[in-house]
Amino acid sequence: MFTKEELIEFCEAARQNYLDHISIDCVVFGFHEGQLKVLVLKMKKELAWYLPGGFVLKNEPIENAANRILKERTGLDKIFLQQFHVFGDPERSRPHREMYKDMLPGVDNWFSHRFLTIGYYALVDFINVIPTPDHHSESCRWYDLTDLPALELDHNLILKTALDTLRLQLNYQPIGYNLMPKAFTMPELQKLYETILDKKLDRRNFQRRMLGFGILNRLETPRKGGAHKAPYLYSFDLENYQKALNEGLKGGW
Amino acid sequence: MFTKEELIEFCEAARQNYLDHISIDCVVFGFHEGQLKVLVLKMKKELAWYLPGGFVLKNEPIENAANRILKERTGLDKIFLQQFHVFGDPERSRPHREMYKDMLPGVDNWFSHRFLTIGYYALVDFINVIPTPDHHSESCRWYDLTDLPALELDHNLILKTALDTLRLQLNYQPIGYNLMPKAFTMPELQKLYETILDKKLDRRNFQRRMLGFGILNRLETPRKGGAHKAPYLYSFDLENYQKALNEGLKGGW
DNA sequence: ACAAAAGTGTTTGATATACACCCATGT
DNA sequence: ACATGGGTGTATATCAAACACTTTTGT
Repeated sequence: MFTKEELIEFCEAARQNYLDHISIDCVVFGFHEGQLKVLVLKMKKELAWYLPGGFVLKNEPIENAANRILKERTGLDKIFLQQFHVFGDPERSRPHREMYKDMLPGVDNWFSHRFLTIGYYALVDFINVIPTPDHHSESCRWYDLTDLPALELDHNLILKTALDTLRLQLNYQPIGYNLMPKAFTMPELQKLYETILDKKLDRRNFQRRMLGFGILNRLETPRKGGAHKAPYLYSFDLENYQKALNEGLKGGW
Repeated sequence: MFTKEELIEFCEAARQNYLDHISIDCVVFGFHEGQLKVLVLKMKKELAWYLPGGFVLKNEPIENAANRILKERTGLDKIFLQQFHVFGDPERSRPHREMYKDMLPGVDNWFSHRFLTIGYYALVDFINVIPTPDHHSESCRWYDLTDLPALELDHNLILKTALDTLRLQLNYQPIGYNLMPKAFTMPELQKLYETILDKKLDRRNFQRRMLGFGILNRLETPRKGGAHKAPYLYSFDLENYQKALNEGLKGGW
């Protein structure tokens, strides 16, 4: 992936700038054409794909680190980002560590250290993202969740955990503001829910429930130009959306 | 708290054994006499209290580290333990860092490094715990949640986050097996819920709902000797309890 | 005219809430 | 006998699920 000299240089720079033993990996969810998508990278000269990730600067809050990493890969700032789990198995990055160790035998190679990784997931508006590879990577692109290649290391586990968390979240928080365009139709929003949950929902019940949350505004102008009856457009009522984020959607106890 | 020589020794030992920049803090919840309790420690020669915490051995899974730390403070093994958040503000442990820095000026003092801390919370059966101070601490004891002293660093935030997580958890997972004795009455279990949620619940509705989960067995012999009508005793049906843990208690979407 | 998408309402069952009476026990 | 805690049932409101017909629009 890089030459020995480059690696030594990277190691030295990393050692100076970043916290040792800690990395961040991000699961970036987007939604487009009825498909839930995940942003992945491919390293140069490797076959497998990775989740976007990076390290924490020595004096940087971890939330900022996650934001910075995502800004570099997507061009987006102020993304909806949520920490969801730390993956701390000492074996989790063994193949990676050994690869780096072999490249510089006998040297204390920063990249061959043990790393815990903090998992964040992000919900972003697909069309605003400009997938941008980093300088270790030859490609950065979206994959359909249903069509995802095998990921390196424990990144499949990280992805699965993110998805489980997102599904849970659906039960007590509104989502969608970050995944949908500014204006959208009810069937489009329903598709998002169906895609995340991987099951069909009833149109009428979905609409009733969603409207019941009071986080949607129906816009004046229906969407024109479709081949069928013009659907209403909705946007999120940000104030109520925010309130629902803080207070939760419905009771439990 | 310790002498210079001791500190130098501790630093060296820590540097050799533990991952740098990473700590673990545990919020240990117990329940006794109708009160939710939290286990806290007091450092020698300091006034303030801390949550039990520690570091991760270089080749140790983080779950094991949390278990090990808790075993040392409580005597208990195989505790219900749940990771809930990483606290990664670079300022979070500043007072601590400066204190240590001042003790060994000019030396690279391991304890004065920046640490992210991984928060775990534990639910334990109060009466089985033997609160055990570590060698930095002069005391380890339970405090009522309602009567808690101010904690050092960001430990009040950690505690609050743990409690919020626990409250959320109540909505989709059974709890109690780890906090209640083997056999208990319905009013006792209700008290646990009321204490965690900090609100009164209706006796009849609580009972109906709880029995509806199908995770309780009513035992043969009611409790004798109380000053009033003998209540039934219940125990958790471990098989169903486990199933409920995995599958969640009720739907949502 | 018709196919496909979108809008809408009602009925039914389940669950949550609110509420009141009876029973057992120790004093 | 009575005070206290514990057991139980019912009526009502709210919410979730199931389900079918009508409207619009482009072809």
